[in-house]
Amino acid sequence: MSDDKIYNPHISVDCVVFGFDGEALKVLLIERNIQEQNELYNDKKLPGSIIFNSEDLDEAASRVLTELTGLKNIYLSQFQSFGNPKRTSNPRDVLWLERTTQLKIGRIVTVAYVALIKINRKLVFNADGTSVNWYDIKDVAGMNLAFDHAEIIKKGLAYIRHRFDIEPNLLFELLPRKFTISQLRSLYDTVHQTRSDVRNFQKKITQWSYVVALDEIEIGVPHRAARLYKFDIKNK
Amino acid sequence: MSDDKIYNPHISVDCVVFGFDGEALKVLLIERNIQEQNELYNDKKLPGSIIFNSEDLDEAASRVLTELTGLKNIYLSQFQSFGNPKRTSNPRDVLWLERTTQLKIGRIVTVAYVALIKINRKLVFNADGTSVNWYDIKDVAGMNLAFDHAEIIKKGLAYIRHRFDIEPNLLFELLPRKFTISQLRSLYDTVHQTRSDVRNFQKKITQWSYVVALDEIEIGVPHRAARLYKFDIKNK
DNA sequence: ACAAAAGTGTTTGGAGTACACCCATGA
DNA sequence: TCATGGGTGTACTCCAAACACTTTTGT
Repeated sequence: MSDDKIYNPHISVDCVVFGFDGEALKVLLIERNIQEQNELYNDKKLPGSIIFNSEDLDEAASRVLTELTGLKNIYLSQFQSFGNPKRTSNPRDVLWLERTTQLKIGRIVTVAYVALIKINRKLVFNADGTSVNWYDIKDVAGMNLAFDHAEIIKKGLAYIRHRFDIEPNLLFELLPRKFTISQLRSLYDTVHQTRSDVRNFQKKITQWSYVVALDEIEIGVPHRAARLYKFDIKNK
Repeated sequence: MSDDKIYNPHISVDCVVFGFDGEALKVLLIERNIQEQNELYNDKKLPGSIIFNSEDLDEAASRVLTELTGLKNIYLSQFQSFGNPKRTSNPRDVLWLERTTQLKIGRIVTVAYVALIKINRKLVFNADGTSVNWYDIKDVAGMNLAFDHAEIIKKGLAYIRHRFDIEPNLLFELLPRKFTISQLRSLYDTVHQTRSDVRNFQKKITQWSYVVALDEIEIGVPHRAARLYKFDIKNK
């Protein structure tokens, strides 16, 4: 009897998946529709799963993302674990879990990850019938979220902002493969909550050796077309 | 039947406790002596514990430290969870756990914390008979450590170094209440693995408004006595 | 021709780094 | 008086920030 597909109902992983649509930071959330007595209850939750017994934590997070999006090689980073005993005290959440997992659920400690994906990739959301959507970070505060997912998103956002600070490389996980300096600046300003000066920003970027100019420009824009760049990690 | 004192044998916390003796960074480790067949096996482990069912993770870590040192109000910060299924695969570790906890032990995910304490405080180590000691960070690599504790210490060290960078306040958790600028510089250089210029360091410190000079100087030193300073968070 | 965004240099202030000598104290 | 660490100032470099006009292209 192998542990391979046996769930461990004490530990889960949850992923705060960020994307950037050119304007705002977005998070991937899964819609939950719960039939209760004679009402339909509706809220949102983070993509996540309890772990398999044979699985390392990173593997479990990676599995969640692959199952959800069909993508491999997504940037993933563990940032915090949440274990307040009350986080699974809402009967609605426990019932829902027991129904979905077919397991008796007690207390669950969750290990939270952030993930970064290019929002333009056409995603195959395999969350069997339930709907998965991008939501603006700014709207999340006012939303109905399962478990302690509101807190997890808040912490995940703070974490990834800080990571971008010390590892600006990560910005390129959110941009299309070919991008303009304006797009990069817009993303940079969104995550840093700043409004950079155009000239100073150009100067900064030319010092990032891994941002390389292409012999291409934008097409189909109603104004002067901008030069396209790519990210090349090989350039140190 | 309350959950209060019921252990949850699936999740543990481990604390990487740092101290500074004026020369080097030290970690607190607990010695383990295991009688095996006709040999006595000896190694070291981090202070830690499986959690109670009623406990939040931070509470559990805090409990571990209070039980171990008798101190309250220790700086504590969760930094990473470790859940490789193989981390509890050494039969020696499992046996030891089952003997100490009187519970059937399977896979355990551990949530790791770093703690900072003033090494000069005379500590009451209550680890019933087993010996608890400070070890130089540099010597840890060559030591025999239980579970994956070698890895946890390495990650904890990297984490806290980074935290010191962005929150220099934390340095004062490791210094005596009254300290000299040399002591501070020595700690700073140990943490940053640098060798600061004395004059430039003084200049830097005078800009840290929360380091305030006292009307006192060192006593009993065989050379010119240095001025003493204290850390005062109230000064912004 | 006009609307809309692209692209481009110079100046200034603050922070970090390099560097050497005299001072106070105890033994 | 000597050995040991304490304490102090100046000059240079580099990076971040402020700031405005011309160019290109589609409509």
